[in-house]
Amino acid sequence: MTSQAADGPETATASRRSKITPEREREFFDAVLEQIRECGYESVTMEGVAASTRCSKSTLYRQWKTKPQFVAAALRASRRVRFAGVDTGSLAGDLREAARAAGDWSGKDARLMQALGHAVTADPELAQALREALVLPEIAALQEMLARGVERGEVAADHPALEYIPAMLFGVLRVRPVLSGQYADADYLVRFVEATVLPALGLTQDPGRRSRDD
Amino acid sequence: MTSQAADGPETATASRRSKITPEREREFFDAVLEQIRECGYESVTMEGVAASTRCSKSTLYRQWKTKPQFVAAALRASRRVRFAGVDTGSLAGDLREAARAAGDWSGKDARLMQALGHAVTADPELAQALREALVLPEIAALQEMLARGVERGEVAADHPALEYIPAMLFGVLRVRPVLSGQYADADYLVRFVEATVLPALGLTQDPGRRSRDD
DNA sequence: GTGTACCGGTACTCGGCCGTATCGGTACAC
DNA sequence: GTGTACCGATACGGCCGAGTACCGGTACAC
Repeated sequence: MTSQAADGPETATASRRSKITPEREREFFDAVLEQIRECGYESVTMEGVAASTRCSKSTLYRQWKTKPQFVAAALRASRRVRFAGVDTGSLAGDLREAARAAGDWSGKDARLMQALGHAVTADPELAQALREALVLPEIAALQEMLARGVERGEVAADHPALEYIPAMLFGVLRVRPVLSGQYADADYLVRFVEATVLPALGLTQDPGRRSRDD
Repeated sequence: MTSQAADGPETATASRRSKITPEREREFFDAVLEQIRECGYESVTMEGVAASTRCSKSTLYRQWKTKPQFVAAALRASRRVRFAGVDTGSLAGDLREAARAAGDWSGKDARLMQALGHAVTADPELAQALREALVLPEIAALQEMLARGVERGEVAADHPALEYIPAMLFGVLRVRPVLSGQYADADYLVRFVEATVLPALGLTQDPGRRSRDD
Protein backbone atom coordinates (compact mmCIF):
# COMPACT_ATOMS: atom_id res chain seq x y z
CA MET A 1 0.00 0.00 0.00
CA THR A 2 2.38 2.62 1.17
CA SER A 3 5.05 1.18 -1.07
CA GLN A 4 7.44 3.85 0.02
CA ALA A 5 10.32 1.52 0.70
CA ALA A 6 9.18 -1.29 -1.52
CA ASP A 7 10.24 0.00 -4.86
CA GLY A 8 10.99 -3.51 -5.92
CA PRO A 9 11.32 -6.58 -3.74
CA GLU A 10 14.59 -7.64 -5.32
CA THR A 11 16.59 -4.46 -5.16
CA ALA A 12 20.32 -4.39 -5.32
CA THR A 13 20.52 -4.58 -1.55
CA ALA A 14 20.80 -8.31 -1.99
CA SER A 15 18.28 -10.67 -0.53
CA ARG A 16 16.60 -9.95 2.71
CA ARG A 17 17.99 -12.73 4.84
CA SER A 18 21.28 -11.14 5.64
CA LYS A 19 22.52 -8.93 8.42
CA ILE A 20 20.95 -5.49 8.56
CA THR A 21 22.94 -3.11 6.43
CA PRO A 22 23.06 0.61 7.13
CA GLU A 23 20.92 1.11 4.05
CA ARG A 24 18.33 -1.29 5.40
CA GLU A 25 18.42 0.52 8.72
CA ARG A 26 17.76 3.77 6.97
CA GLU A 27 14.70 2.20 5.38
CA PHE A 28 13.38 1.42 8.84
CA PHE A 29 14.08 4.93 10.02
CA ASP A 30 12.53 6.57 6.99
CA ALA A 31 9.47 4.40 7.34
CA VAL A 32 8.87 5.17 10.99
CA LEU A 33 9.38 8.89 10.53
CA GLU A 34 7.01 8.89 7.61
CA GLN A 35 4.42 7.05 9.65
CA ILE A 36 4.84 9.55 12.44
CA ARG A 37 4.28 12.42 10.05
CA GLU A 38 1.15 10.79 8.75
CA CYS A 39 -0.47 9.31 11.81
CA GLY A 40 1.16 10.98 14.76
CA TYR A 41 3.47 9.44 17.27
CA GLU A 42 0.88 7.66 19.35
CA SER A 43 -0.70 5.97 16.37
CA VAL A 44 2.54 4.70 14.93
CA THR A 45 2.84 0.97 15.35
CA MET A 46 5.84 -1.24 15.16
CA GLU A 47 3.67 -3.60 13.18
CA GLY A 48 3.00 -0.90 10.65
CA VAL A 49 6.66 -0.13 10.24
CA ALA A 50 7.47 -3.80 9.93
CA ALA A 51 4.80 -4.25 7.31
CA SER A 52 5.80 -1.24 5.25
CA THR A 53 9.44 -2.30 5.21
CA ARG A 54 8.70 -6.00 4.76
CA CYS A 55 10.60 -6.93 7.85
CA SER A 56 9.32 -8.68 10.93
CA LYS A 57 8.57 -7.16 14.28
CA SER A 58 11.23 -9.45 15.71
CA THR A 59 13.84 -7.76 13.59
CA LEU A 60 12.90 -4.36 14.92
CA TYR A 61 12.76 -5.51 18.50
CA ARG A 62 16.13 -7.22 18.12
CA GLN A 63 17.73 -3.88 17.32
CA TRP A 64 15.78 -1.56 19.56
CA LYS A 65 14.18 -2.44 22.84
CA THR A 66 11.06 -0.31 22.67
CA LYS A 67 9.15 1.93 20.37
CA PRO A 68 10.40 5.19 21.93
CA GLN A 69 14.00 4.03 21.62
CA PHE A 70 13.39 3.08 18.03
CA VAL A 71 11.92 6.47 17.23
CA ALA A 72 14.71 8.26 19.05
CA ALA A 73 17.28 6.32 17.04
CA ALA A 74 15.47 7.23 13.84
CA LEU A 75 15.51 10.88 14.79
CA ARG A 76 19.18 10.88 15.64
CA ALA A 77 20.00 9.20 12.36
CA SER A 78 18.03 11.78 10.39
CA ARG A 79 20.10 14.55 11.87
CA ARG A 80 21.44 16.89 9.28
CA VAL A 81 21.77 20.57 8.73
CA ARG A 82 19.58 22.19 6.17
CA PHE A 83 20.56 25.75 5.65
CA ALA A 84 24.12 25.61 6.74
CA GLY A 85 26.61 26.61 4.13
CA VAL A 86 24.41 29.46 3.05
CA ASP A 87 26.62 32.48 2.59
CA THR A 88 25.46 35.07 0.12
CA GLY A 89 27.68 37.81 1.44
CA SER A 90 24.97 39.83 3.13
CA LEU A 91 22.83 39.08 6.13
CA ALA A 92 19.67 39.99 4.27
CA GLY A 93 20.59 37.62 1.48
CA ASP A 94 21.44 34.88 3.92
CA LEU A 95 18.14 35.25 5.72
CA ARG A 96 16.20 35.18 2.49
CA GLU A 97 18.09 32.09 1.46
CA ALA A 98 17.42 30.48 4.81
CA ALA A 99 13.73 31.23 4.41
CA ARG A 100 13.74 29.64 1.00
CA ALA A 101 15.48 26.57 2.35
CA ALA A 102 13.06 26.41 5.25
CA GLY A 103 10.23 26.32 2.76
CA ASP A 104 11.25 22.81 1.84
CA TRP A 105 11.89 22.06 5.47
CA SER A 106 8.38 22.93 6.44
CA GLY A 107 6.58 20.23 4.59
CA LYS A 108 8.41 17.41 6.23
CA ASP A 109 10.13 18.36 9.43
CA ALA A 110 7.55 20.80 10.67
CA ARG A 111 5.06 18.01 10.36
CA LEU A 112 7.37 15.73 12.23
CA MET A 113 7.84 18.25 14.97
CA GLN A 114 4.12 18.76 15.25
CA ALA A 115 3.52 15.05 15.46
CA LEU A 116 6.17 14.59 18.14
CA GLY A 117 5.52 17.81 19.97
CA HIS A 118 3.50 16.30 22.71
CA ALA A 119 5.07 12.89 23.07
CA VAL A 120 8.24 14.78 23.75
CA THR A 121 6.89 16.19 26.97
CA ALA A 122 6.61 12.71 28.42
CA ASP A 123 9.86 11.18 27.18
CA PRO A 124 13.09 13.07 27.82
CA GLU A 125 15.11 10.83 25.54
CA LEU A 126 12.73 11.53 22.71
CA ALA A 127 12.85 15.22 23.48
CA GLN A 128 16.63 15.24 23.38
CA ALA A 129 16.68 13.32 20.13
CA LEU A 130 14.20 15.68 18.54
CA ARG A 131 16.12 18.73 19.61
CA GLU A 132 19.39 17.30 18.36
CA ALA A 133 17.90 16.22 15.07
CA LEU A 134 15.73 19.12 14.04
CA VAL A 135 16.27 22.11 16.24
CA LEU A 136 19.83 22.59 17.41
CA PRO A 137 21.58 22.25 14.06
CA GLU A 138 19.32 24.83 12.47
CA ILE A 139 19.68 27.18 15.39
CA ALA A 140 23.43 26.88 15.23
CA ALA A 141 23.50 27.55 11.52
CA LEU A 142 21.24 30.54 11.96
CA GLN A 143 23.36 31.98 14.71
CA GLU A 144 26.47 31.54 12.67
CA MET A 145 24.73 33.41 9.90
CA LEU A 146 23.83 36.20 12.27
CA ALA A 147 27.33 36.30 13.70
CA ARG A 148 28.71 36.86 10.22
CA GLY A 149 26.34 39.76 9.81
CA VAL A 150 27.54 41.25 13.06
CA GLU A 151 31.16 40.82 12.02
CA ARG A 152 30.45 42.57 8.76
CA GLY A 153 28.95 45.42 10.73
CA GLU A 154 25.51 45.01 9.19
CA VAL A 155 23.88 44.83 12.57
CA ALA A 156 25.02 45.76 16.06
CA ALA A 157 26.20 42.89 18.23
CA ASP A 158 23.74 43.87 20.95
CA HIS A 159 20.80 44.45 18.66
CA PRO A 160 17.77 43.47 20.69
CA ALA A 161 16.12 41.55 17.86
CA LEU A 162 19.07 39.23 17.33
CA GLU A 163 18.12 36.69 19.94
CA TYR A 164 14.59 36.42 18.63
CA ILE A 165 15.37 35.66 15.01
CA PRO A 166 15.29 31.89 15.44
CA ALA A 167 12.02 32.14 17.29
CA MET A 168 10.55 34.27 14.54
CA LEU A 169 11.53 31.91 11.77
CA PHE A 170 10.70 28.66 13.50
CA GLY A 171 7.60 30.17 14.97
CA VAL A 172 6.06 31.15 11.69
CA LEU A 173 6.91 27.75 10.28
CA ARG A 174 5.14 26.06 13.09
CA VAL A 175 2.10 28.24 13.29
CA ARG A 176 1.21 28.66 9.66
CA PRO A 177 -0.81 25.46 9.43
CA VAL A 178 -2.94 26.53 12.35
CA LEU A 179 -3.55 30.01 11.04
CA SER A 180 -4.17 29.34 7.41
CA GLY A 181 -4.47 25.61 7.07
CA GLN A 182 -1.38 25.05 5.00
CA TYR A 183 2.29 24.66 5.56
CA ALA A 184 4.52 27.59 4.83
CA ASP A 185 6.13 27.52 1.43
CA ALA A 186 9.31 29.22 0.38
CA ASP A 187 7.57 32.24 -1.12
CA TYR A 188 5.59 32.93 2.00
CA LEU A 189 8.65 32.61 4.17
CA VAL A 190 10.71 34.95 2.03
CA ARG A 191 7.96 37.53 2.15
CA PHE A 192 7.75 37.06 5.89
CA VAL A 193 11.46 37.65 6.24
CA GLU A 194 11.32 40.77 4.13
CA ALA A 195 8.29 42.16 5.90
CA THR A 196 9.29 41.45 9.47
CA VAL A 197 12.74 40.01 10.09
CA LEU A 198 14.73 42.45 8.03
CA PRO A 199 12.92 45.52 9.33
CA ALA A 200 13.25 44.28 12.89
CA LEU A 201 16.99 44.07 12.34
CA GLY A 202 17.07 47.45 10.64
CA LEU A 203 18.13 45.85 7.38
CA THR A 204 15.51 47.35 5.09
CA GLN A 205 17.31 48.07 1.90
CA ASP A 206 17.47 51.71 0.83
CA PRO A 207 15.40 52.45 -2.27
CA GLY A 208 18.51 53.02 -4.35
CA ARG A 209 20.30 49.86 -3.26
CA ARG A 210 18.18 46.83 -3.94
CA SER A 211 20.05 43.66 -3.17
CA ARG A 212 17.74 41.57 -5.31
CA ASP A 213 19.90 40.94 -8.32
CA ASP A 214 17.44 39.02 -10.45
CA MET B 1 -5.15 11.76 42.19
CA THR B 2 -5.92 14.48 39.74
CA SER B 3 -8.48 15.92 42.12
CA GLN B 4 -8.99 18.80 39.77
CA ALA B 5 -12.73 18.58 39.79
CA ALA B 6 -13.07 16.74 43.05
CA ASP B 7 -12.55 19.50 45.49
CA GLY B 8 -15.06 17.91 47.77
CA PRO B 9 -17.52 15.18 46.91
CA GLU B 10 -20.42 17.01 48.49
CA THR B 11 -20.12 20.40 46.92
CA ALA B 12 -22.97 22.79 46.61
CA THR B 13 -23.81 21.41 43.18
CA ALA B 14 -26.21 19.16 44.99
CA SER B 15 -25.99 15.42 44.84
CA ARG B 16 -24.84 13.66 41.76
CA ARG B 17 -27.94 11.77 40.78
CA SER B 18 -29.73 14.56 39.04
CA LYS B 19 -29.89 15.76 35.49
CA ILE B 20 -26.66 17.17 34.13
CA THR B 21 -26.48 20.86 34.92
CA PRO B 22 -24.47 23.28 32.82
CA GLU B 23 -21.99 23.46 35.69
CA ARG B 24 -21.62 19.71 35.64
CA GLU B 25 -21.12 19.80 31.91
CA ARG B 26 -18.39 22.34 32.35
CA GLU B 27 -16.68 19.95 34.75
CA PHE B 28 -16.63 17.33 32.03
CA PHE B 29 -15.25 19.79 29.51
CA ASP B 30 -12.60 21.10 31.85
CA ALA B 31 -11.57 17.58 32.70
CA VAL B 32 -11.18 16.40 29.15
CA LEU B 33 -9.28 19.50 28.09
CA GLU B 34 -6.99 19.12 31.06
CA GLN B 35 -6.37 15.49 30.21
CA ILE B 36 -5.61 16.47 26.65
CA ARG B 37 -3.08 19.00 27.82
CA GLU B 38 -1.43 16.44 30.03
CA CYS B 39 -1.51 13.27 27.98
CA GLY B 40 -2.19 14.36 24.43
CA TYR B 41 -5.30 13.77 22.42
CA GLU B 42 -4.64 10.19 21.49
CA SER B 43 -4.00 9.14 25.04
CA VAL B 44 -7.09 10.74 26.45
CA THR B 45 -9.65 8.15 27.42
CA MET B 46 -13.30 8.52 28.10
CA GLU B 47 -12.74 6.27 31.06
CA GLY B 48 -10.18 8.66 32.43
CA VAL B 49 -12.50 11.62 32.08
CA ALA B 50 -15.30 9.66 33.69
CA ALA B 51 -13.07 8.67 36.58
CA SER B 52 -11.72 12.16 37.19
CA THR B 53 -15.21 13.65 37.23
CA ARG B 54 -16.77 10.77 39.14
CA CYS B 55 -19.29 10.14 36.45
CA SER B 56 -19.80 7.03 34.44
CA LYS B 57 -18.84 6.35 30.90
CA SER B 58 -22.49 5.85 30.13
CA THR B 59 -23.22 9.40 31.13
CA LEU B 60 -20.65 10.73 28.71
CA TYR B 61 -21.77 8.49 25.89
CA ARG B 62 -25.38 9.47 26.51
CA GLN B 63 -24.52 13.07 25.79
CA TRP B 64 -21.92 12.72 23.06
CA LYS B 65 -21.67 9.92 20.56
CA THR B 66 -17.93 9.59 20.26
CA LYS B 67 -14.73 10.85 21.73
CA PRO B 68 -13.99 13.33 18.91
CA GLN B 69 -17.45 14.82 19.22
CA PHE B 70 -17.03 15.10 22.95
CA VAL B 71 -13.71 16.88 22.56
CA ALA B 72 -15.08 19.16 19.90
CA ALA B 73 -17.97 20.10 22.16
CA ALA B 74 -15.53 20.82 24.97
CA LEU B 75 -13.49 23.07 22.70
CA ARG B 76 -16.52 24.98 21.49
CA ALA B 77 -17.67 25.51 25.04
CA SER B 78 -14.30 26.85 26.08
CA ARG B 79 -14.44 29.49 23.42
CA ARG B 80 -13.69 32.92 24.73
CA VAL B 81 -11.67 35.90 23.73
CA ARG B 82 -8.60 36.65 25.73
CA PHE B 83 -7.12 39.94 24.69
CA ALA B 84 -10.15 41.59 23.28
CA GLY B 85 -11.12 44.80 24.95
CA VAL B 86 -7.51 45.83 25.20
CA ASP B 87 -7.33 49.45 24.19
CA THR B 88 -4.50 51.48 25.63
CA GLY B 89 -4.75 54.24 23.08
CA SER B 90 -1.63 53.37 21.13
CA LEU B 91 -0.83 50.40 18.96
CA ALA B 92 2.45 49.81 20.74
CA GLY B 93 0.67 49.78 24.06
CA ASP B 94 -2.01 47.47 22.74
CA LEU B 95 0.55 45.03 21.40
CA ARG B 96 2.47 45.02 24.64
CA GLU B 97 -0.77 44.39 26.49
CA ALA B 98 -1.69 41.61 24.12
CA ALA B 99 1.71 40.04 24.69
CA ARG B 100 1.21 40.21 28.41
CA ALA B 101 -2.21 38.61 28.10
CA ALA B 102 -0.82 35.94 25.82
CA GLY B 103 1.67 35.08 28.51
CA ASP B 104 -1.13 33.60 30.55
CA TRP B 105 -2.61 32.11 27.43
CA SER B 106 0.54 30.25 26.63
CA GLY B 107 0.61 27.97 29.61
CA LYS B 108 -2.76 26.48 28.94
CA ASP B 109 -3.99 26.97 25.44
CA ALA B 110 -0.69 26.66 23.69
CA ARG B 111 -0.36 23.31 25.35
CA LEU B 112 -3.81 22.42 24.20
CA MET B 113 -3.05 23.45 20.68
CA GLN B 114 0.11 21.43 20.68
CA ALA B 115 -1.70 18.40 21.98
CA LEU B 116 -4.42 18.69 19.37
CA GLY B 117 -2.22 19.86 16.54
CA HIS B 118 -1.92 16.53 14.88
CA ALA B 119 -5.29 15.00 15.64
CA VAL B 120 -6.70 18.01 13.88
CA THR B 121 -5.21 16.95 10.57
CA ALA B 122 -7.34 13.83 10.60
CA ASP B 123 -10.63 15.19 11.91
CA PRO B 124 -12.12 18.23 10.18
CA GLU B 125 -14.74 18.76 12.86
CA LEU B 126 -12.05 18.85 15.52
CA ALA B 127 -10.02 21.21 13.39
CA GLN B 128 -12.95 23.55 12.99
CA ALA B 129 -13.69 23.47 16.71
CA LEU B 130 -10.09 24.20 17.57
CA ARG B 131 -9.90 27.10 15.19
CA GLU B 132 -13.15 28.56 16.45
CA ALA B 133 -12.17 28.14 20.06
CA LEU B 134 -8.58 29.22 20.18
CA VAL B 135 -7.47 30.81 16.96
CA LEU B 136 -10.11 32.87 15.24
CA PRO B 137 -11.22 34.97 18.20
CA GLU B 138 -7.67 35.96 18.98
CA ILE B 139 -6.92 36.74 15.37
CA ALA B 140 -10.00 38.87 15.12
CA ALA B 141 -9.14 40.77 18.26
CA LEU B 142 -5.61 41.32 17.01
CA GLN B 143 -6.74 42.59 13.68
CA GLU B 144 -9.17 44.93 15.30
CA MET B 145 -6.30 46.22 17.37
CA LEU B 146 -4.20 46.74 14.26
CA ALA B 147 -7.06 48.40 12.45
CA ARG B 148 -7.33 50.93 15.25
CA GLY B 149 -3.65 51.66 14.85
CA VAL B 150 -4.12 52.20 11.16
CA GLU B 151 -7.06 54.50 11.79
CA ARG B 152 -4.99 56.52 14.22
CA GLY B 153 -2.34 56.86 11.56
CA GLU B 154 0.30 55.05 13.57
CA VAL B 155 0.99 52.67 10.73
CA ALA B 156 0.18 52.68 7.05
CA ALA B 157 -2.77 50.60 5.97
CA ASP B 158 -0.64 48.77 3.44
CA HIS B 159 2.33 48.23 5.72
CA PRO B 160 3.83 44.93 4.62
CA ALA B 161 4.34 43.66 8.16
CA LEU B 162 0.69 44.02 9.12
CA GLU B 163 -0.49 40.72 7.80
CA TYR B 164 2.28 38.85 9.57
CA ILE B 165 1.69 40.15 13.08
CA PRO B 166 -0.60 37.32 14.12
CA ALA B 167 1.85 34.79 12.76
CA MET B 168 4.67 36.41 14.69
CA LEU B 169 2.84 36.40 17.99
CA PHE B 170 1.26 32.98 17.73
CA GLY B 171 4.41 31.58 16.24
CA VAL B 172 6.65 32.56 19.07
CA LEU B 173 4.11 31.23 21.53
CA ARG B 174 4.05 27.92 19.82
CA VAL B 175 7.74 27.52 19.22
CA ARG B 176 9.19 28.62 22.51
CA PRO B 177 8.84 25.23 24.20
CA VAL B 178 10.76 23.59 21.41
CA LEU B 179 13.52 26.14 21.39
CA SER B 180 14.10 26.64 25.06
CA GLY B 181 12.11 23.98 26.81
CA GLN B 182 9.62 26.26 28.49
CA TYR B 183 6.45 28.02 27.62
CA ALA B 184 6.61 31.70 26.90
CA ASP B 185 5.77 33.91 29.83
CA ALA B 186 4.46 37.43 29.74
CA ASP B 187 7.88 39.05 30.22
CA TYR B 188 9.42 37.15 27.36
CA LEU B 189 6.55 37.98 25.07
CA VAL B 190 6.65 41.67 25.89
CA ARG B 191 10.36 41.74 25.19
CA PHE B 192 9.73 39.89 21.95
CA VAL B 193 7.14 42.43 20.91
CA GLU B 194 9.44 45.31 21.70
CA ALA B 195 12.42 43.78 19.95
CA THR B 196 10.73 42.55 16.81
CA VAL B 197 7.07 43.41 16.31
CA LEU B 198 7.29 47.11 17.03
CA PRO B 199 10.41 47.66 14.93
CA ALA B 200 8.90 45.66 12.09
CA LEU B 201 5.92 47.99 12.16
CA GLY B 202 8.15 51.04 12.44
CA LEU B 203 6.82 51.77 15.88
CA THR B 204 10.12 52.05 17.73
CA GLN B 205 9.72 54.89 20.10
CA ASP B 206 12.11 57.79 19.55
CA PRO B 207 14.74 58.18 22.29
CA GLY B 208 13.07 61.27 23.64
CA ARG B 209 9.55 59.82 23.70
CA ARG B 210 9.45 56.67 25.75
CA SER B 211 5.94 55.41 26.04
CA ARG B 212 6.77 53.31 29.06
CA ASP B 213 5.20 55.32 31.80
CA ASP B 214 6.18 53.21 34.80
C1' DG C 1 30.30 -29.26 3.78
C1' DT C 2 29.41 -27.65 8.22
C1' DG C 3 28.27 -24.40 11.67
C1' DT C 4 26.64 -20.18 13.19
C1' DA C 5 24.23 -16.16 13.36
C1' DC C 6 20.63 -13.70 12.06
C1' DC C 7 16.45 -12.65 9.25
C1' DG C 8 11.37 -13.15 8.31
C1' DG C 9 6.92 -15.20 9.52
C1' DT C 10 3.54 -16.53 12.69
C1' DA C 11 1.36 -17.27 16.80
C1' DC C 12 0.88 -15.92 21.31
C1' DT C 13 0.04 -13.35 25.89
C1' DC C 14 -1.14 -9.34 28.08
C1' DG C 15 -3.09 -5.05 28.74
C1' DG C 16 -5.88 -1.14 27.47
C1' DC C 17 -9.68 1.33 25.61
C1' DC C 18 -14.00 1.98 22.82
C1' DG C 19 -18.62 1.63 22.88
C1' DT C 20 -22.77 -1.10 24.66
C1' DA C 21 -25.80 -3.26 27.86
C1' DT C 22 -27.78 -3.91 32.19
C1' DC C 23 -29.20 -2.75 36.70
C1' DG C 24 -30.04 -0.42 41.08
C1' DG C 25 -30.89 3.89 42.92
C1' DT C 26 -32.09 8.61 43.40
C1' DA C 27 -34.15 13.26 42.27
C1' DC C 28 -38.04 15.40 40.81
C1' DA C 29 -42.81 16.20 38.97
C1' DC C 30 -47.46 15.62 39.97
C1' DG D 1 -47.08 8.03 47.09
C1' DT D 2 -46.21 6.91 42.54
C1' DG D 3 -44.04 7.16 38.16
C1' DT D 4 -40.54 8.52 35.22
C1' DA D 5 -36.33 9.75 33.70
C1' DC D 6 -31.84 9.92 34.28
C1' DC D 7 -27.47 9.14 36.84
C1' DG D 8 -23.59 6.02 38.41
C1' DA D 9 -21.57 1.54 38.64
C1' DT D 10 -20.11 -2.49 36.60
C1' DA D 11 -19.53 -5.98 33.40
C1' DC D 12 -18.90 -7.33 28.80
C1' DG D 13 -17.42 -8.03 23.74
C1' DG D 14 -14.45 -6.60 20.47
C1' DC D 15 -10.42 -4.70 18.69
C1' DC D 16 -5.73 -3.48 18.49
C1' DG D 17 -0.96 -3.01 19.56
C1' DA D 18 3.29 -3.88 22.58
C1' DG D 19 6.48 -7.08 23.24
C1' DT D 20 7.83 -12.32 23.38
C1' DA D 21 8.62 -16.95 21.73
C1' DC D 22 9.53 -20.14 18.44
C1' DC D 23 10.76 -22.00 14.00
C1' DG D 24 12.29 -22.59 9.32
C1' DG D 25 15.45 -20.80 6.23
C1' DT D 26 19.17 -18.35 4.24
C1' DA D 27 23.75 -15.91 3.93
C1' DC D 28 28.26 -16.12 5.12
C1' DA D 29 32.71 -17.61 7.27
C1' DC D 30 35.93 -21.18 7.38
